[in-house]
Amino acid sequence: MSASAEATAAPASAKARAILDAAAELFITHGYGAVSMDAVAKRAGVSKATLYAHFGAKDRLFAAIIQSACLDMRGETPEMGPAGGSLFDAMLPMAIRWLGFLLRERSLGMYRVVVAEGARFPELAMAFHENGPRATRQWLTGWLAAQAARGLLQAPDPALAADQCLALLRSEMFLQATLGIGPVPNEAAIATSAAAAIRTFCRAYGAAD
Amino acid sequence: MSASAEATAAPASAKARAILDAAAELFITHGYGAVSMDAVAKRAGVSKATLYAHFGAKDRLFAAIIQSACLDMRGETPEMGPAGGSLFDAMLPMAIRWLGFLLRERSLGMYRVVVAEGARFPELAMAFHENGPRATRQWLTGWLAAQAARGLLQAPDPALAADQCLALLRSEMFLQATLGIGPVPNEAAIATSAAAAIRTFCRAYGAAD
DNA sequence: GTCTATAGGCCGATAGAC
DNA sequence: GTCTATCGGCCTATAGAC
Repeated sequence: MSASAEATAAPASAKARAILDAAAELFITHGYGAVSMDAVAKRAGVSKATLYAHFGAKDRLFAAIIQSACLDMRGETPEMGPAGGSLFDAMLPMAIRWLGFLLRERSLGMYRVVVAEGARFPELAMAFHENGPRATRQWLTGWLAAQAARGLLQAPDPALAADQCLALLRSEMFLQATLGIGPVPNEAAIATSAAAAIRTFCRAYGAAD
Repeated sequence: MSASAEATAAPASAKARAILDAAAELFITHGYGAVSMDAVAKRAGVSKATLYAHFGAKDRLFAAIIQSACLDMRGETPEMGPAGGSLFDAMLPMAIRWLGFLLRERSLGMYRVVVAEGARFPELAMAFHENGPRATRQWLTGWLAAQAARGLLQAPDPALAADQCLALLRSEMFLQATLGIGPVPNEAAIATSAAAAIRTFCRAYGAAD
């Protein structure tokens, strides 16, 4: 146990990059306990000794991977310009993109592995929350406050409104996807679910329909 | 790998009961991979051989434990009578009890372990969903339909309304608890969060405030 | 830096006595 | 049914040659 926060820096050599890619893929797909260092080395095309020369231990490799993936998440989270139409029309495309992002296998895998190992790696749970849910919530809070100032909605507590908007989007469909139950939602299903969520949100918060 | 659905029956001897209790506690708290059969045997006060005599393998013990805990969940899920006042007043106590149930360490542990091992044990993910979220959703759907018939709310799609109600309750507070971040919510915080969710739900669906 | 080869330990599962 | 003792394997991590 020595999970520190270094090694997230430049991926010097090509082998190091291969190790990082292989480890990310495997850890996010199968979780921490189910992935052996042998498997990482094999997939990266290097020997185990090389792997240990670059990252000192399994937990350090895991921490480096997940921390890095959490930072990537921040860039990938879809955002959106202000748009001019109704509140619903402005929010729907953003909602569809965000829900689609959430339901991608990589996002689901990240969520699963962080939930599973959050107790053993508290700093990873924090990093995930900061760069994922919290960053999205903060951005949406600002956006909703701006729209409220323009009279498009009534939100005395924009942070609460943002919470509830994201909670509505993260509904039964996300729960089932998280558990790996039922069919993988396609684009149409995602759009339908997002529209239902935004419709309800606008009915609760919209100044006008 | 031979996770079948038997062994959920009568816990014949006292040792068998001790094994079940120990395994439930350990698996739900620490997850599948982090718990060794030695640890289960030690905590149950029996030898490993006894453990293997009762349950043939680790995955079978795990499946038996979680499946049984999923069935228990159904009985523990708080329900509620019809009540006579406003929609908000009728829903709030139910919401508080349900959110409190969701935030208990045992519920969170169950959720974490099923999310983590859902890929390896699909039948457990199904059982969890059936007896937990799906059962609650079905009951709430019926309840909302009944209230709609009485004119207390407008819900053309009661199942969708139930989804969204539960999604609103399962908001940022539940996400943080799931990740083990921040302080454990106390009763007051739970009541506040539940009230905010039900208030928004009623604003979107209520016939009258 | 990178490899092959291996040490050392823990874990799941079993043999055999009682 | 229950125990003690142990096997065989996989896993993390390292030694030593190149």
